[in-house]
Amino acid sequence: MVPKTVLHLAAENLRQAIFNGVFQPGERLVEADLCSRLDISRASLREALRILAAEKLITLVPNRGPSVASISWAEAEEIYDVRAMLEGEAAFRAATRLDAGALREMRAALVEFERAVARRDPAGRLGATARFYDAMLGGCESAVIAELLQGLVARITFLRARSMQRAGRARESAGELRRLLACLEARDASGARAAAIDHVHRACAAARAAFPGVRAA
Amino acid sequence: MVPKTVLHLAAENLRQAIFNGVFQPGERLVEADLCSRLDISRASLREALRILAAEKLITLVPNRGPSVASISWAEAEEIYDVRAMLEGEAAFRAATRLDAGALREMRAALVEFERAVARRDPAGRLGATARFYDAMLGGCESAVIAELLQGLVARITFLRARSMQRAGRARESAGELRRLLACLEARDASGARAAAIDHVHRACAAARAAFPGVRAA
DNA sequence: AAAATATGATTGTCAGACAATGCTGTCAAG
DNA sequence: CTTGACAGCATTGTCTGACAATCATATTTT
Repeated sequence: MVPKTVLHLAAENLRQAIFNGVFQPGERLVEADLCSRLDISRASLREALRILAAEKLITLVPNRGPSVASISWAEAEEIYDVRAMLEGEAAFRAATRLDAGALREMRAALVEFERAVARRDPAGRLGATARFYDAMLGGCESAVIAELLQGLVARITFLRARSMQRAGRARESAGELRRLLACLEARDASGARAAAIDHVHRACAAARAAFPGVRAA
Repeated sequence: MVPKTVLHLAAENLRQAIFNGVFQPGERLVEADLCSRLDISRASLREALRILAAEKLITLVPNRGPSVASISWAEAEEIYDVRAMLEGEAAFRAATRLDAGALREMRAALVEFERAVARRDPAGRLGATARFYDAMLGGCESAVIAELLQGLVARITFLRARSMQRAGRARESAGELRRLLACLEARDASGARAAAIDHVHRACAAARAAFPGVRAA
């Protein structure tokens, strides 16, 4: 399922390293370093870097080389806004298209999420959320929406992780997803859209509170 | 303004070649060929290809190499749908944010567009449209929306060119843009959103009619 | 005719090289 | 003491050439 070429593996490694904070936002990367760390040639590395640059996880400036992307709150907020719009639309479409299997999958993912919340397991939460959304996006029958959302969410991964650590946010989040799922199961498209948008807005608020150096709006 | 590195130039060349139909959709590209045509090394070429792949202008399958992306009508329609949503939002935001200079620029672009229509100048039409939208997106103060739209529009460039050739479509299009601009000048955000969405929907319909092998809906 | 195999084309990956550009710190001039 | 020119190092941009892995096609075998 994942391409097995060296450069894709390298890209995946770097991606995880960035998500896990091995490299700080804004930090400059040096090709030679990465090459020896990943044990690949510069040619392959540079291709991997192009992939990450396309995902906006790194910035690639000619003659200055790669650096880890850093995001301003303004930009993060824009992403949340667009995400709300797209995710709302996805929910709307999914409400009338999801089959029983997909709904079951979503419910299972939600249960898993709640377990992870109770267990205070950050990785588990992220995984369960991904499962939940994958099922919904798979059923919304718009590869374009799914693709754009995936790209946007990747760019705020670390914000999500951080904001989830706020007391009570994870539990709130579970409730919001539960409501969204209820609308989907009831085939209430408009309700699903509203629930999805509401969830993103609340996630955005939580992220704002956790963002370094931003006061309330 | 455009990066002057060899690989960016190559990417731009290939982009134009694809837009201009030098390569047919689905056609397989051969690295060695492209290298000699562009007179660059394989390493640089492959980086350029990664850029185009990120823009979805080509498909890059491991061990099978690059081929020009081909789009199904279903996918094109998804793109038009999302484009309508985003462009509507952009118009909504722009209505309350555009300054006088930007509005003037848009009006100038519209005049240019109408001249190009009268002159039956396809390249002129595309250029003027780009100018029009650049001004609007610049004023909507959402780099994310602008960025996503740019990506989506690039993927349907050849559809736009083709559908514009339908008798009367270009003139209609001018009228729709004129209405959109009128709303923006009147600071009517909701009207602007509606006008923008309507314009995209009509463009979509025109594209459908021009799409090879698709009947009416 | 179908399956198996051999052959050639193409991609994936590497190593090493060198010029162009960017960065840093020294030194001289104001 | 600050500023600016300059030298030297670090890093990137790009190329060449190579070889193994994989794919595609033609040929042979069953």
